[in-house]
This record gives sequence, structure tokens and C-alpha cells, in this order.
Amino acid sequence: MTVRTRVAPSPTGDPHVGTAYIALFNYCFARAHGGQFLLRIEDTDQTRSTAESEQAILDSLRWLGLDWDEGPDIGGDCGPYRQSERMDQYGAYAQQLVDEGKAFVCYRTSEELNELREARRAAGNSTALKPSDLKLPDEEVSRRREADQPFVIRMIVPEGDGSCAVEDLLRGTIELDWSMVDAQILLKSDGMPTYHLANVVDDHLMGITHVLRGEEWINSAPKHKLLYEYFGWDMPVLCHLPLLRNPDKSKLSKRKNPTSILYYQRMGFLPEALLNYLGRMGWSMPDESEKFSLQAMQDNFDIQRVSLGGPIFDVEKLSWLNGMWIREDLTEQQLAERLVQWAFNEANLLKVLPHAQKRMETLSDFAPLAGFLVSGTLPITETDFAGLKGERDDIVKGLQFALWRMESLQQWQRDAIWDELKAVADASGVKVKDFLAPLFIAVSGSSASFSIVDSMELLGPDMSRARLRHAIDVLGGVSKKALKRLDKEYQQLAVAPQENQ
RNA sequence: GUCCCCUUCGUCUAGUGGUCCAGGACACUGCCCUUUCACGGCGGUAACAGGGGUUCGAACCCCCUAGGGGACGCCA
Repeated sequence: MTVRTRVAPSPTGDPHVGTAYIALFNYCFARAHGGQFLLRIEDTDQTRSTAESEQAILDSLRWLGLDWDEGPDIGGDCGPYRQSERMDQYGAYAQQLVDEGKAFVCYRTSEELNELREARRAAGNSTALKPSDLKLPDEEVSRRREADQPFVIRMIVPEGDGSCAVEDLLRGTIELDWSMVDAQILLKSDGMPTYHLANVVDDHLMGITHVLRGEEWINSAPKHKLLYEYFGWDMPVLCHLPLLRNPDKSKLSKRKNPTSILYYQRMGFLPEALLNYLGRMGWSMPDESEKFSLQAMQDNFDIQRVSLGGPIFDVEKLSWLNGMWIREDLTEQQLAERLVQWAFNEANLLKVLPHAQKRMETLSDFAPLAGFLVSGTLPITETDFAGLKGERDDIVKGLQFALWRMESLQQWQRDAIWDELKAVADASGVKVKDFLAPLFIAVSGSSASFSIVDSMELLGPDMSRARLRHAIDVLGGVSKKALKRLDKEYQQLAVAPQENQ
């Protein structure tokens, strides 16, 4: 048995707990059956992926103790591959399907696609575009080809009624209507494969026998099944796991919840505890014990013990569990080592000292000065913001704008942070000093502290964002309605904020 | 809008036709321990989404309704 976890780098490079969640189940499933656990980094979208974001995920999984095996050499690296090394290969597979009449070249422009989709929607149909919808007259095709217009390769899919039966290890047979399945793009106009092609080709080449993935993939399973049929390959057994949820039940997202493994690391959670907690999400030990090690989970793993309701990620219970691990599984000696490892090591102190030293008169000044850097959620209250300029609403607005800006920031460096914050302040017509004042309190808990950008750089993106979010909550939060209004205003600031999930 | 998935205490879950007027854990809460706080110990409140079937018997099987979620991209 061979299973793999696909990990997709996020634009901001945060290793997502959802990724670790899926990886954990793949790991246990494979190990429990004496099989292999492989890792594959999905990397076909150049706008998302960087070497750093890939590394961050690998490091996080390793931190959690989820070690993977070396896979077979399928061209390029066995682990994460770089697209440039394998491009030709995907192109060849796509071409093969074209030659066999199972895929076709499509010259449609995105404007045309939008029109076609809108027309279908207006008619009350699904928006899935079929080969026949996309077909252009032959002369038009040759005209566009001669004009060297960009094209993609799409797969042929069945038209008309009927459904595709997909087998799921946990859900049994799932019937999906072919009418919902569009002529999926396999090869993009830049020559890169889409996930769907890369996924099927890689899994085949890697000899994957079982695929455990999130349930958001159920709907594209027919495409994958069809591709396996087109290529004449054996299809792996599919198993769709439930999705981790926010407290409001939506899919776990960083807008509503800290989702980065780095955040939990920084917050002082033990990897054993975080992994243990993820193992309790939608799964239970036969004896229902709450606290168990990865080894114990693996030894007792039974995929049938997965429950299908989407579990809500509850930090409170995670904290309790973490406390259990600290109290019951660490000697004082080990706890001391963990603390040093976590933050009180020389390298870390040296990063902080440049900012602290000039503000110190005695050594004992250090803790109050730098304490916020090793704290979790700061014990701030509404009154901490009382002395500042501006109404409560304006302060909240500033914090929210800063938060949004920081959520889309890709390079977490002090100068970049400064540029972003200044841009927002300028665009909103607020003096930088007044704009920054509430941020100081949100981030450091005090109005007198290290410079805001230095503090944020030291804290890292996840903790910084969490602090901003917490400050907004402390100030009474933002209602849904107000949020909508603020969002509109934010979009009009013309600082061209990037959309991100 | 269309399709798919899901539905046991507020939350995580046990439960695969009788042993369930539903068990455990977090949270909340009462008492005990304790110079304080925490830890720990003993209790308490709290759920089978609703309606129809099938069956001697249904949390469990079937159907309908409702609610929640997901998918509908040259993202993964």
C-alpha cells in the first residue's frame, strides 16, 4: 500500500493545520498497514508557490513528527518536484489524449468563457462548460492559431444525462451527474498542468494505491476517474475525509481562525499535543482515550473510525490537552529544555536584544520589556485604548485595515511591513503616528515599546495577525454589517490590496 | 441557482437493531483538597434535527423535509 499527501503552498506561505490533518491520517493509514507514506508538493501555479513556502510546510510536518518515505523517482525530485523538471512530461501526456481524441485544443478567451457561463446560469443550468459549448468553427480555430493566440488543452467529457459512480472508502458509492462535470483544462496556456492532470499522472507514476484527501475534492472525482480510464491505468481507492471547520462551521480559514501551524508553535503548543488534538478531530481511539501519541494512534488506526461530520477546531480543548502533555509527559528537566528550545535560546535572545538593550537600566527590565514577544494572547482591555486619538470606531477601522493588509502580505520583513502600513495610513488620510498608536497596544500591549515593525517582524505573521484580531475583539469586534461597509471602503483605498482566500 | 456530502449535549465524540429513559472528554457549574491561584478528586446541568415508514423492538435500516457545509476557475 502506498499513500501520499499533496500539499499546496499558500500564497503567504503559511503551513495550514488542515494540511497536517490530512497528512496525519495518510500517515497513520499507511503505517498501520505497513505501507508507504509519501509527500508531494503541488506546485503548478507559479503565483502561489515559492521555495520558502514549500520548505515551511515540510518543516512543519517534520516538527509534528510526520516523517515521510522516499518515493520512486518519477522525474525530478522524489519529494517535492519543481515544475520545470517535469513540464515536458505533462505536455506529452496531454498530447497523447489529444491524439487519441480524448482531449482537445481550445482557443476560447476568458471573456468568451464568462459569457458562456453566464448564459448557462441564466438558463438555470449548471455552469459546467462542455466540449460542444466550447467548439469554435474550424476557420476561426485556424485563424487564432495563425495569430498565435494562447490555447489550452481540455479533456473531453460525456454530455447529456447519466452519472458517474465513484467509490469512497467511507461513504460507499457516490453518484455524480455528468452534467456537473466541465471540459476540465488539463494543460494551461503557459504549458503548466492543472492539478487534475498532475494529480492523476503523478499518482500513477508514484504507484499510489490509496488517496485520502479532503471532501472538497469529491466533486472532481469523476474527472479523475475518467482520466484514469482514458490512460488505461488502475485507479487508487478514494477516501474523502471531513473538513476542519471554524466555530461558525465554515471551512477552516485564516480570516476567522489562526490556521497556521507556525501560530500554534509560537503560541507554545507542543507538537505532540497538536498532533494528538488533530487525531481527535473526526477520529477516536477504540477505548475513547483523549490523550495518545502518534505511535498509539498508528497502532490503533482504523479508517472506519472516522466520523464524517465536519469537526470544529476548538482551541480551548487543544489548550487543555496541551496542558495534559506538559504536566504528565515532561519531567522538569525536559520542560526546561522545551522552553529553551522554544524561545529562551541564545539565537532568539540575540534577535531581541538589539531592541531591548538601549531601553534597559537593569537586567530585570528585560522581562517587562520583551515579555510580549513570548506571550500568547495579550491581556489587554478596552481601556488600554482609551487615551488614544480618535473614536472607537476609527480605531477599530484602522486595526481592521492593518489586519487585512497584513493578511495579504507575502514577504514578512520589517521594511515591507512598514511600507504596507504607511500606504494604508496615507490612503486613509490618517497621520502615520495616529494610525500606528493602536497597533502598538494591539501588538505589544503597551504604548511604549519596540518599534511596531520590529515587533511584528519578531513576532512573525501569524502571531501578529492574531494580536490585531484580538485587539479588534477586545474593542467590541466588528458586526457583519460594519465589516461589509469597511470592506467596501478598504477596497476603495486604491492601495490595490490583493485578494486572498 | 445546480449538484454532492453531512446531521448524537454549546464543542470533540462513543454508539454499526435489544445490554442506551444514550456513555466519555472540553467548556460551564457545585463540593472536597489547599495560606492564594492552578493542578487533582467527587458530583451536576446539557444531545439522538423534524416527520413518516420497516421491525416484536430503532440513535442505529429506508424515504421525505429542514438545517449546515462543500463544489461549480487557465487555484489547489
